[in-house]
Amino acid sequence: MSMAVDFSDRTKNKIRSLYRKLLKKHGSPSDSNQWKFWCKRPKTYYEKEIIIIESILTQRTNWKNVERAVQNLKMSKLASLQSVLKTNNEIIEKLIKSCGFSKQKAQRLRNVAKFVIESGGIKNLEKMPTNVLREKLLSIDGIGKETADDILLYAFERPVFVIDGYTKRFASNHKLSDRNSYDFLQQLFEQSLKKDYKIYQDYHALIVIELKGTK
DNA sequence: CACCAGGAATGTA
DNA sequence: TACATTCATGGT
Repeated sequence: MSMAVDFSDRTKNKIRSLYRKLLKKHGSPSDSNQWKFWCKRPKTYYEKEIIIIESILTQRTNWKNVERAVQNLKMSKLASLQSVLKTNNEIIEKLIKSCGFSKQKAQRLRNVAKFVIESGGIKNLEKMPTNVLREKLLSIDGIGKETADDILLYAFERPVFVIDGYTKRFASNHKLSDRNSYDFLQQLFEQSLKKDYKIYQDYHALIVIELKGTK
């Protein structure tokens, strides 16, 4: 378990203020092409499965490549966890080749699919407490903190703040913290904001939108 | 902490 | 055309 950390009110206010600024500048991510699907609400089970698939495919990869792969899966009627599980890895590998690491990612898709289906589907997993579900996701080969939290936040709609390279840069740009470890930054954002998954979804998307194309 | 797992788009000369 | 860099990372 992570240690409780107390952050200054000044820092917390800054984080809330930055959120309002980004929202004003870019508008709601639900209206952006890139994020309207992940930030959409409500979502069907089918859409949640797609998000889980995309969260694996997008690892270390450009989003355009992910879209292509998902299109291929859809055209082959294989864009579901059931389909992934009952289809040969080589077939999946070809369809997702645009994302790179296709051999690894095909296996990773299979690992998550196996987990979800053996757990009784998303419907059943939704009854699970967030911390328990997070631990289970992290125990799957090919799912680290960022991917686990992507799945928790965008597919399961749990208030878990996702930390990625953009968020680390964002924190560093605005001098929000002297540390930039995953756990520390996650605590920082979560303790500064209302525990609301919708805010976490939008904030993370806005950070990516704000910093995309910069360095 | 360093290294490796690729494919595709974009930038540079 | 050739080569470098970057991209919604995770495992060893």
